[in-house]
Amino acid sequence: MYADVIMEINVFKNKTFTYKIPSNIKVEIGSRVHIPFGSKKVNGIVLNIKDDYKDNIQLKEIISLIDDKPILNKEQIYLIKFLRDNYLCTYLDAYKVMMPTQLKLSKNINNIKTEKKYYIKNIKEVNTKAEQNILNLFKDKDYLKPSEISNKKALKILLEKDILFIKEEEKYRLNNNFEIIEKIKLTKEQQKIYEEINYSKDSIFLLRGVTGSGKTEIYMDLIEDVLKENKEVIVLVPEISITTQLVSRFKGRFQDKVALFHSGLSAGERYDEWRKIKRKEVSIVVGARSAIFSPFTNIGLIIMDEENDESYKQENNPRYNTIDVAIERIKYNNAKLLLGSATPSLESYARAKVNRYHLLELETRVNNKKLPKVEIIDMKTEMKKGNSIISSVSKNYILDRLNKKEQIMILINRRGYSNYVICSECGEVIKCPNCDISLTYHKNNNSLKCHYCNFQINMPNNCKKCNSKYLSLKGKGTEKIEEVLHSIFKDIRVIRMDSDTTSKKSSHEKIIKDFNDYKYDVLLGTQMIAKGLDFANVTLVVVIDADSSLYISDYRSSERTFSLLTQVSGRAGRHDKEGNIVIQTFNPNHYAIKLVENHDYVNFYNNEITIRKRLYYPPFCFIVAIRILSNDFEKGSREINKINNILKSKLDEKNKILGPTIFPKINNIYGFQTIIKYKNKEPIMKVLEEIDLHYINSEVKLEIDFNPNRL
DNA sequence: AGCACGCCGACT
DNA sequence: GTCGGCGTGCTC
Repeated sequence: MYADVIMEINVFKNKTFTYKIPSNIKVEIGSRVHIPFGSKKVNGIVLNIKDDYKDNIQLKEIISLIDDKPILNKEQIYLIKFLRDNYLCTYLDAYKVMMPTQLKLSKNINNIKTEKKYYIKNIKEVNTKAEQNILNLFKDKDYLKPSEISNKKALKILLEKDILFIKEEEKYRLNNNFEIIEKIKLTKEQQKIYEEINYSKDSIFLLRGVTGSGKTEIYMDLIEDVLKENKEVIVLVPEISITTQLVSRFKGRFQDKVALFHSGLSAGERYDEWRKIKRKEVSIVVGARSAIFSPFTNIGLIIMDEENDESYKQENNPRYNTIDVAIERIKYNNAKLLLGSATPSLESYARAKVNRYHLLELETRVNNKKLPKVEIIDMKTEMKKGNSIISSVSKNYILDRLNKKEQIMILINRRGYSNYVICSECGEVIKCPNCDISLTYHKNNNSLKCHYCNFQINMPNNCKKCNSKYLSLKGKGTEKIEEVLHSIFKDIRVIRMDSDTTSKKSSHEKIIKDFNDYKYDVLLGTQMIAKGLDFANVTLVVVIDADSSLYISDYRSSERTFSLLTQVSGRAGRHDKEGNIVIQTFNPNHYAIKLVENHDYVNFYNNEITIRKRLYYPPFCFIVAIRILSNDFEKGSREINKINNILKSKLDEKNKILGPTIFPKINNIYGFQTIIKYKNKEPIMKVLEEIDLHYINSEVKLEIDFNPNRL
């Protein structure tokens, strides 16, 4: 018997090495094994076992097994192969994305937290009252923690008498109790969707439900049914919306059946949550993207909330698309996949329209609450009136809400004070020394920051080029808006939420809690405030520079703009009070902005899909980006041209090859990109695999990115 | 990636 | 005669 093994040496890209299995060792697929490799001995994972081996190479033997059971199950091995074959990553990259960092291939980091517990061993007569007091504490408990026993002297005697004994037990780091939330009866509309999903034979569902239509309640009832069948559930949410709000809803309803996964957890906390899943102590996972790899073995349902969110695409190896992995897993487990969103991605809605997904639509909010009234303000005319930042309409609404003691959310999709600094005399813009990007002024510490490489300097007094002291601050970000709000509205209480104010571990939660407790009138932030938040007292949302995301030259910029504006509009008037939305823009007639007015997703889709078809973009084709990164401009440029020539010679003209284009320099690295628009994946994979091999030991870095978020 | 092997210049 | 420079190529 022979085993194909992968090991922790990344350069072998997609290569496995074959070893003889000695008859006295029970090697299985997924086992960790100790093997000789060159002059060293290393650890590997068995990916495949076979009966014969045809090559002439003298094979070495596996030395030993590392664990008594395989560390990966069959499905995980299947997923590793799937990731490698579809995204051209290495087996090792695929292994790493599935395992907590604690379980490296070559070494186990023993990061298990323990606690001491006291148990009763024998019941015997005791001599003192103090000793009896301790024993009394065991009345309704199996064990006591050291902190629960105050009389250490009596404790010592009980231990010596062999009445009590101490045990060191594993302890999970995250074990907060959540207030129990009772099931809410579904509305007629929700019930209809719930039943359709439950009784349908289809396996993939797309639920388009307007903001506030109560998708989460439907999810929870579906989950309850899956749990009754003793099956498991993965709930995926965008990274940003794993706020206490959402987590407490799930934990509140399902208590300790829920494990939690997101990037805010420490490595140890992650490892604990992972072990809860592996040991089947939980049956629900709520998490961001990587939770799709949870080691459940009997999945009944996968839910992807806000399915169009960009964070479902991983931006480093393996560059997987969570929907693709979810589809593989539901096929493997014979389970169902539910995609939910107020604004589905064009790709998903198009698939639903041709019945590849089962389409379900919820057009009304829970209990027929009205969708908020949206007003689009043309800032060109406001500018003439002298209102360059806050329009007169917004001003009146804000005053009204302050008087009524209702709350306001303000979105501006840019942090800092002003996004570039220009010399008024010579026109020089201050740029990052490491990037081809202008620096952003941050007023709180009077500094200039690069939002790409985190370079930071103090704000200079003079222009570096002409020494003039007339440096002018252009553009606006969250800090500037905060200042303007304070200057217009006396005593207004503003809390700012952007990546500058949320860098500390639980600052995110604290801001949300403080705003919810009405310690502030205004929550001002970047797009991180647009998703999933639910504040009963918010009745006004103002969007500043709504068109800022439109001007990025990317075929998805309209989709992103429409989606962001629709999402943020959904934050107002979710409970008893009606809401208003003000969208300030210099481009009021653009369809991606105009159609937000009537919350008109279907019309937006129809508009956008015609454009995609005309310009030949997804969902009418697939896109793969091929990038070369190098600190040497000439070398990078030479390599991307070489790649372009290979592509042109090996692919027929049905495949549209566009490029190369040059990226602005980031962190002293030059980037070059060619994209291919294609329909048939096979010839593309063949040529890309070949190209990939050329760059294993190369001075320049090659990236292959299927379905990239940005072009 | 490591690490051996290997083929030339400098040195006690 | 030998020590060591790092170029090349292999690792089941």
